[in-house]
Amino acid sequence: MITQDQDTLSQKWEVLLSQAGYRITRPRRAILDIVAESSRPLTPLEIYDKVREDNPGVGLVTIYRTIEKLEELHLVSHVHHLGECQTVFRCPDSHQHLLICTKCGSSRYFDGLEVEEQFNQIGEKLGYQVTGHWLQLAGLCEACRGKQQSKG
Amino acid sequence: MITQDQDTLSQKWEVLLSQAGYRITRPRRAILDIVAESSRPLTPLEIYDKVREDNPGVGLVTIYRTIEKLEELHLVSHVHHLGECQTVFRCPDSHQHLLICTKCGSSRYFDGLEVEEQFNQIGEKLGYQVTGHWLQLAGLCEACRGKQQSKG
DNA sequence: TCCTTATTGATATTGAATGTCAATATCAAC
DNA sequence: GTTGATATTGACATTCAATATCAATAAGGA
Ligand SMILES: [Mn+2]
Ligand SMILES: [Mn+2]
Ligand SMILES: [Zn+2]
Ligand SMILES: [Zn+2]
Repeated sequence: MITQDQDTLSQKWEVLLSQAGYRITRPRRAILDIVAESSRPLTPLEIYDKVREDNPGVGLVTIYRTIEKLEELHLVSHVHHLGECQTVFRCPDSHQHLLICTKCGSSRYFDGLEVEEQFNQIGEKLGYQVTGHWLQLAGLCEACRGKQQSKG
Repeated sequence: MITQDQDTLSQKWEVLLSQAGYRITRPRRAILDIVAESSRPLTPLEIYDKVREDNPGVGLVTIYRTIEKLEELHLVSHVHHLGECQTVFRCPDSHQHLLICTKCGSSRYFDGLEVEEQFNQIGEKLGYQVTGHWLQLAGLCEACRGKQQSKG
């Protein structure tokens, strides 16, 4: 019963970084933890602030460099949301799309196969050969909907 | 036959700016012309360079300020495409979505009603109340497809 | 034409993102 | 456990788009 294979997402990421030839350091580990466990997209500065709560020495460059590597390994991707164009959020294994709460930012993925089917046809009508798409939904999560109601 | 009511988009925009209490100046007119006639989203710097071809004195700030007003009147909106997050493109009258050529940037709008119908359902499945969406297609326009073929 | 005031562009400033580099830490090899 | 090549770090400097300031100018209603 000592086997405690929690298999956290950040633990998986550590392995993958390692396998890719990157070293696991204290600052890097702190960044992984925060990004992997976040339920919403974070800006580099948000990550920076959160990391420094427990690791005051870490520099902002380290945040950018770690994000770079996570992106390279397709573990996180950039998300455009509201004013922010540089937020980063964990990737799903396959190609999926985000549904983001406009109030708290908490995000979920969905595949959206039902709508993707129609993208080629839409393109054809306009004389374009569709090669990619960008779909993102915004809304209110259950938690935020609850809070809103209790104010009415 | 002297009536030459061309009713250019930029002319319409001038009227609307005027009606909104803004003044029509030479720099501003030059910006309107370029933005209104562009078949693809432009960055502030691209607009700046194009404007200065004929109006060397115009400053970059003026570009930003004019974009600000066009945006306020819902005549243009920001487009995120490739690395660029600040490009601006003319708006359609109603809510529509962009289909952008990945090679030359030329863009078309489509309504996408057939897919929008399904967004609420997608949200419900995940416990979200969908209030907005962001859909953008990328592909190759006819012209760019032609060029590509001739290389094969 | 006059006059209020919106607009302009030169100038300065901000701040996120990136480049540089000596000191340091990692981790594979021993 | 020790060693050593080198990946990583953070302080520091730099870049550059975006924003702020402000006196001079120009728009356009009266
Ligand atoms: Mn998709
Ligand atoms: Mn829509
Ligand atoms: Zn929420
Ligand atoms: Zn094209």
